[in-house]
Amino acid sequence: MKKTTKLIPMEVLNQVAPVIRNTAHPLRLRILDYLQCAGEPQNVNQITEATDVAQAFVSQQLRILKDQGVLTCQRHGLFMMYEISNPALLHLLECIRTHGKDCK
Amino acid sequence: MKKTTKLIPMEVLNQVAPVIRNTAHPLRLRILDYLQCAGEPQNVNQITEATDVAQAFVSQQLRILKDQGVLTCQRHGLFMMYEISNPALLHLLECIRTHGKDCK
DNA sequence: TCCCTATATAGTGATATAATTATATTCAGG
DNA sequence: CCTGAATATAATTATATCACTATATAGGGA
Repeated sequence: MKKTTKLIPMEVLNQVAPVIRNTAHPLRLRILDYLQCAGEPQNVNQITEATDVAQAFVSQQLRILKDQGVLTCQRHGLFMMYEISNPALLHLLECIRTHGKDCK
Repeated sequence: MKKTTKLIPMEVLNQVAPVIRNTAHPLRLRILDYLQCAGEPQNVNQITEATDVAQAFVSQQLRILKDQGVLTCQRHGLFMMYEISNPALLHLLECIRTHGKDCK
């Protein structure tokens, strides 16, 4: 291997790996996919309908994604609107869409 | 959201999420990055040198990646040569490289 | 203020993952 | 067949995550 090639520093890997790991969960990926498709902020009820699990469970996942910096939210009256704040994670959806298609 | 938009089926998410989750580990990402940069199969000793942890630990990670279908290996005499068998996972590296750059 | 709707948190037991150490296996050459 | 180099497995302890249920908070309108 060429000595000039630069690997991603371990420091960066240590920092970003947990974000990916925490996002790579079926329900959280569904939420991400839904928000990307929607193209605009969605409230919790809309997001809950896009999955088929209990609202409390969805709220838990939303919080995890918010804690990881993947989503942000903003209150509009009664409604809490969520949107994607770190598009880098959309690479995960791309990964899933191509998974199994290339080379397998 | 448009009704015509198709979300990734839960079945697919359930299947692929664990693969991503298992790959999104600092050392395993380093291995993936190294193998991509190398461009050709590498043996365990080479891979171990690209990290700075014990060989036994590297072997464990290689096995996990192999179990997930991310890598394959082939014996050449004394050496076990590993290579990437599912390039879809390289999206994770892309995700890391762009993480923090866009929108944060 | 009281109530209803929308959303968030707490608590729980089962299960899984992490990193490490010690040890085992496999193969080629002499 | 014995040895040493290369690689793999086992066993272990600490810690984290999963999915679920029950309950709590927060805001708007009557």
